[in-house]
Formats: sequence, C-alpha cells, structure tokens
Amino acid sequence: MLKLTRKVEYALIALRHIQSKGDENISSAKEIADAYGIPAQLLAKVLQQLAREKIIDPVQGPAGGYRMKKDLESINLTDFFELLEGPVGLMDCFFDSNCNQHAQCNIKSPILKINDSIRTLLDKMSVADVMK
Amino acid sequence: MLKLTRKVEYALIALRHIQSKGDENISSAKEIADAYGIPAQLLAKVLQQLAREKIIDPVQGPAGGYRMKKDLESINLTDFFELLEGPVGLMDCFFDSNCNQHAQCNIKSPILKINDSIRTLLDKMSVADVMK
DNA sequence: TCTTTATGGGACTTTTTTAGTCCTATTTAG
DNA sequence: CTAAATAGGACTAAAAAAGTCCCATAAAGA
Repeated sequence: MLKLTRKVEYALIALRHIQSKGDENISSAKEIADAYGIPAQLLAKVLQQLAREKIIDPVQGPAGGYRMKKDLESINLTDFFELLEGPVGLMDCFFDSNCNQHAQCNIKSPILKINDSIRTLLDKMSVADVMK
Repeated sequence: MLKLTRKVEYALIALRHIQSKGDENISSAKEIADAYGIPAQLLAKVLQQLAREKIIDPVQGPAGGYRMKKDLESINLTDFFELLEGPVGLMDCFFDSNCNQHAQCNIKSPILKINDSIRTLLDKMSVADVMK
C-alpha cells in the first residue's frame, strides 16, 4: 500500500538526471533509459507527459531531448503525483460519485482524515525537496 | 496512488461496527457484510486476520461472531495497514533486495524521505483516532 | 446426537491496474 | 535525404487486488 507507480519513479530519476546536466545540456529519453536500465518507450511517454505539463522543454530532431523548464521548488508533491497518476487519495470513493455504499458507509470521515493529513504533508514538500 | 485496498476499508467498517455494538454483543461476518453490502467471504477473511492479530475475539458456533479485544487506541495506523497489506512504503525496492538498479539508482534517498514522512505521520495516528 | 450456523483457511478465478511493446507520424540537424 | 529525436495512439503482458468455491472444525440448540 501507499506505493508509487513506476511512472513516478522514472520521472524522478529522469528529472534528477536532467537537472544534473545543467541548463545548457540536453538529455534524450534514450540516454536516460540506457543510463538507468529503464524501458525506453515507457520513459519516453513519461517525459512527454512532463513536457506537456511544462516541467521540461522538448527539443526535437537529432541531438534533441529535454532540458529543465519549471523550477522544481515550485512543484509540490501532491500536484506532481496527481499529474502522473491521477487523484491522490486513499479511497476511490472520494472521486467516484457512483459509490454504491454512500448510505451505509461508516468510515467516510475517518478515511478523509488520514487522506487530508497525507495531502497536507505532500502539499508542503516540493519535488526539489526530495532531491536535496 | 496512495490508495488503500478494500481489505483496509472493510476492516475499518467492521471494527467500527463491532465497537458500536458494545462489549457484550457479538457481530458475525454475515451480519456486517449484509449491513454494508460487502462480499461476505472476503470480509470473513479480513475478520479472521484481525482475530489472528488479537484485535478482535472470535466466538465459534451458531450465534458466534466477533467482539472487540484490543484497544483501538493502542494500534497505530502504520501497524494496522501493514498487518493487512504488507509493508508500507512508496517503492518496492526498499523491501526487495533483488532490485537490479541499486548501482545507478539516483532516487533512493529522495523516496526514503517521503516514505519516512508518511510513516511518521501514520505512526502518530491510532485506529481509534480515525474513528472519532 | 444431529442439524444448523458460525469461524478457519486453502485454492482458485476474475477483474482491474500497472507495465511494457509496437507502430506510425512529425520534426530537424547534418 | 537520412538519421535520430519527440509525439502519441493502440495494443499486449504481467502483476496485484478482489472475489469465489470448497471443505474442515466448533458449538448451540432441538
């Protein structure tokens, strides 16, 4: 439980790599995939997603790749996780209005409490924080 | 991400139900399953697990069921989650020594930080806390 | 003592989610 | 032009979660 998916893991690895190369250099998906033993196609998709979110800047063509765009200090972990994995929450039911147990459910508020606590925690941490 | 499994959800629902019935009453798996629309066999397994962990006390035979045993104040959420779902951690790699990326991995300590923060948070909350 | 209703638990199947692959465009440096 | 990169849809495979089936044991009550 409370596991992150590979997408997040790969994104963090890639961002750290790109950042370490500095602003003037470009890192390609293939280069990163090779360096860390990550499936190239899958990493490519993750990087494309980060590019769509304006976190990194894509450069097309040969010798292309990505460089940093957004300051990682400005991205909190809740947003970062949600961008890659969808809603952060302990239970589906808070995002799924079709829950068929609304009436009888006796744990909604308990779960919301844990939920809020975790979100609050992640809100206060930036992607940059976890890379320090 | 950060989702709890149904096991935990069912366990919380059941514990709250059993507790609400008071010490002198017994709640059967079937009674609880019917009341909340939970698959009975699945709930049965969850309750058996809680019984093995001495959280509830089983009573066999007809008119049997379960009653509370351990004080829910004394069970923190980390232990509770782990008992039902295995290790609480963001990534498998911290529990899986076969990880083939040890050498190149550049995110171990970042992830450990998030991990520790969440565990610390859950350590400080008891099962009773979330039911208040 | 037999029947019924409960827990205990192994083995299995189905469903859902995650991970990974395949294929085809498009862009652009050389 | 060609080669190497991003962009992205569609698909397949693998893993995890959810749920089912089946049988054993316990014990209350007729």
